[in-house]
Amino acid sequence: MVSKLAELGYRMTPQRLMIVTAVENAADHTSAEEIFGQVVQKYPNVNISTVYRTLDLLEELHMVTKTDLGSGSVRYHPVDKGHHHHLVCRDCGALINLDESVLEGLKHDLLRDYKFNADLQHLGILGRCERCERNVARSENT
Amino acid sequence: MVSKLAELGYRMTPQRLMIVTAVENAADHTSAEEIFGQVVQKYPNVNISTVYRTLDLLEELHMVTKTDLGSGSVRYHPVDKGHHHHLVCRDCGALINLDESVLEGLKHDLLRDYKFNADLQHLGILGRCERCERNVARSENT
DNA sequence: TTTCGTGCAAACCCTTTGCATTTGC
DNA sequence: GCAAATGCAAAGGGTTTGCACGAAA
Repeated sequence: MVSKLAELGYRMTPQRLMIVTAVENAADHTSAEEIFGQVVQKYPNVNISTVYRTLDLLEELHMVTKTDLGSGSVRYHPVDKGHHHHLVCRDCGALINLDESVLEGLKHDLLRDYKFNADLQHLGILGRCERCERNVARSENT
Repeated sequence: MVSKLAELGYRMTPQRLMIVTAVENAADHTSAEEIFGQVVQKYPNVNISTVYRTLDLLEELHMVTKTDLGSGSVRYHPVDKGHHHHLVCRDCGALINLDESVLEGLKHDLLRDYKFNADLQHLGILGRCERCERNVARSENT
C-alpha cells in the first residue's frame, strides 16, 4: 500500500507510513483506536485525527474497506486480504470471519426479488457464538 | 403496549403514553428523533432523554427491538408487528423491508457451518436500491 | 407519602473540522 | 517555496447520566 500511495503522488510522512503499516500488519480487521494505539507507542505525537484522515484516504483509494457494525464499532480491513464478513457475538464481542461464498445465494436472491444491489462486503451479522450460546443455555438451567 | 406497562406496575405518565402510542402508530420502524418530533408537537415540554429512556424500557421488556444499522442510525420496531429486516440504500437512505423468509437459508447455514446463532431480527443490509443503482449507471455513462 | 419518572444540563463516545504550523517534495 | 499533511482544540451528532424537582400511586 505504501508504494501505491507514493506512486499516486501522496506524500510519505512518517505518520502515514506507520499508520499504513499498522493497517497492513493488523489482524484482518482493526478500528481507528487500535491503529492509533499501535502507532503512538513508537511515535508518541501522532494525533488520532491523522489516523482517521489516513483511513479515510485509504478507503477512498479502495485500499481498505470500512464496515460500520453499529454501536460505535467501525472496522477497517485491507482489500487485498480478500473479502469476508463478520459474525459478531453480542455477548463476548468475538469476531468470526465468514467466507464470502456463504452469502452469495443471499445476494442473488436480493437482486432477483428486491432489485437491491447488496453490498455484502460491508456486512456484520449480530448473534451469539457457540461458546456464549452454551453459557446462556447453562445459566438458564440454573 | 400501554396496558401491558400498566399491568407490570409502571406508572402511566402522559409522556410515556404519548411515546408508546407514537411507537405503536409509527410505520414499522422509527428512530428516537422521529418519535420525539411527533410527541413534542402535542406536548412541547417532553425531553428527548425521556424518549430514550422509554424506548430502552420497551426494549428491556421485549416490546420493541432495537436495530443499530450503523452510521448513527438506530431503529426501533414493535415486536408484535412481526419480524423483518431492512435493506438500506447507501445513496438515498431508503429503507426496504425484507421478508424474514429470505434469510432463513442463511440462518440455517450459519448455524450448521459456523455454530453461530445469528440474530437476524437485527439485521440491516447496506447496498444500493434500484433507483439509485440506475442513477449511478447513468452518471457513469456521462 | 414515597417511590418513580421527568426535565435540564452536562458529559459521553467516536468522529470530523477549522485553522495555524510544519513538512515533504 | 508551495501545496499538502499534521497537531491541536473545538465542535459535532447521537445518546446517556446525575441530580433536584414533580407527579403517579
